[in-house]
Amino acid sequence: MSEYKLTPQSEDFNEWFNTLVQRADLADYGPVRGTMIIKPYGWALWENIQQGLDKRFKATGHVNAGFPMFIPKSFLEKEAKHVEGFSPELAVVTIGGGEELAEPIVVRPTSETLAGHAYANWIKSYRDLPVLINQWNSVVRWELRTKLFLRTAEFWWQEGHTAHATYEEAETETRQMLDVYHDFAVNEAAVPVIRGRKSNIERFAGADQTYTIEAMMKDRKALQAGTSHNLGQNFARAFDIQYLDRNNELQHCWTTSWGFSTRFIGGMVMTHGDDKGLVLPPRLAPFQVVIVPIYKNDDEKSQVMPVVQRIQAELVAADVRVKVDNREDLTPGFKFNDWELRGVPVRMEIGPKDVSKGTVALARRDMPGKEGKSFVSQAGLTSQVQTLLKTIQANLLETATQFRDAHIQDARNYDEFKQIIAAGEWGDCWWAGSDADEKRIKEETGATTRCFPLAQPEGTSQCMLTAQTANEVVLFAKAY
RNA sequence: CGGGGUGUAGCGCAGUUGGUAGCGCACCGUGUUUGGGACGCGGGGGUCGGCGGUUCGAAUCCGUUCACCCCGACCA
Repeated sequence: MSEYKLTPQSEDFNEWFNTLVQRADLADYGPVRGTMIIKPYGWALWENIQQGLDKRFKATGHVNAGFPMFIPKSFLEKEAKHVEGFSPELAVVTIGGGEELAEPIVVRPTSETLAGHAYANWIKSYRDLPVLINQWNSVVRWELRTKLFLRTAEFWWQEGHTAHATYEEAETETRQMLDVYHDFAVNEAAVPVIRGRKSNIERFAGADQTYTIEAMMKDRKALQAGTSHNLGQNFARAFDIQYLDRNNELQHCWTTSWGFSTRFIGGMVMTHGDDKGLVLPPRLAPFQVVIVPIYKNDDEKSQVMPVVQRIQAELVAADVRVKVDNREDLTPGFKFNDWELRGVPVRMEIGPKDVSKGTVALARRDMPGKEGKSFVSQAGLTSQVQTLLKTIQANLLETATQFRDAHIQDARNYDEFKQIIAAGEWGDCWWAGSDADEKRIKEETGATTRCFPLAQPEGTSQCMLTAQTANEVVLFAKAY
């Protein structure tokens, strides 16, 4: 009945998200303020994300390692901007084994400093370069305002840390990993993202250059979905990461770092989800197909279940992730709604009528109601399902891309800009403003620069704010 | 840290002028049901967020504290 229904997105997007994340069994609140328990269904989704990214990291020559979660506090202080950026949100351990520690230990908020320390020891020669290491872990940032998946005191992610002989190599690496994130987001998660460069103000603490992939949520707010930093020689200088080049001259390395977190799960929820619940992209969904067997009595059950099991086995053999919902005492109708809430891309109903006719009913999650429901033959079912999963995957990307593009508007002057932002849209504008101008716009409109897209239009034009000649276009939006 | 809100069963809530705690869902048992959120009957479950006070008596009144949620300043 009504208590089953989610708050509609249009009524209260935030409420929709909070209740959905919990009801769909993605996550729950932890006992410590701002912490999150990722439940098995949510973690299964994260595992699929990890696999999709990890194989891309390996394919580009990276290896995984594990660094400690404890960092000497002094390490953070070695890079001036880094400590300035992170000190407000550090969790610090001062007691160990009942004794006051000689030096406080920081629970890692990110591991640039640990990598810097280790790489300084490991790298002696140009022959040791490049170092291409990634790690999967969790990090802690003492956030003031938290929200499940999007901003929690602890979150899970991967952080890549690389060291190179030249600026060009480091820049190539930084851009390559941005492309990896882009490829993953678009092709695995069906989340369209815009690659771009962050402004001075939005840049990572300690980086020379920060690149980002930005996604638009269904409430049209922007979400930074992954970042890649060219750290220049900032950390190499702070930690003495040096190598002897071919000419026997001592050189500082050029380092990078890049990260992609469980925040992205929230991004997927807010990109594809609807008023019935999650809509998961087939390539990442823990279950791609759920089979709901339908029967009224033991006689019908004994006819239906062998067919269910045969089809299940065929799908499993074809590497389709399939779940049979054989819970007793729940009506099929309840199960339909339940799996829609959890975002399973395809539902297959198999009942007595299907057994006698040699058919099944297929319903696609991305098309609610009768429109998305069809009755198909059991012959060649596996390949039909595989085709349908691909169709759904493509449709999600197409729908999300159209939605995003429909809500990015050109702003030629500040009046136009203010209207666009007030209407909740993204502003696409020529920009030659200063850091101070950027801050002013944030104060006046609530919008921040999301990125200077890598794909820039030709030529120059007038800055939206200052009317000076602008060489670049920037995207402004309200963001998470 | 500023503003607003909420704390009563796992979840959502009610609880009147203070009188010793209830409803729906969920859960357990049982029977009938089952192609879009089934129903009957029978059950179990609560230091009313914590502490202190007023009172013969506090979920209710007073004080204090804590937690969480929402809105602002900072952030993946």
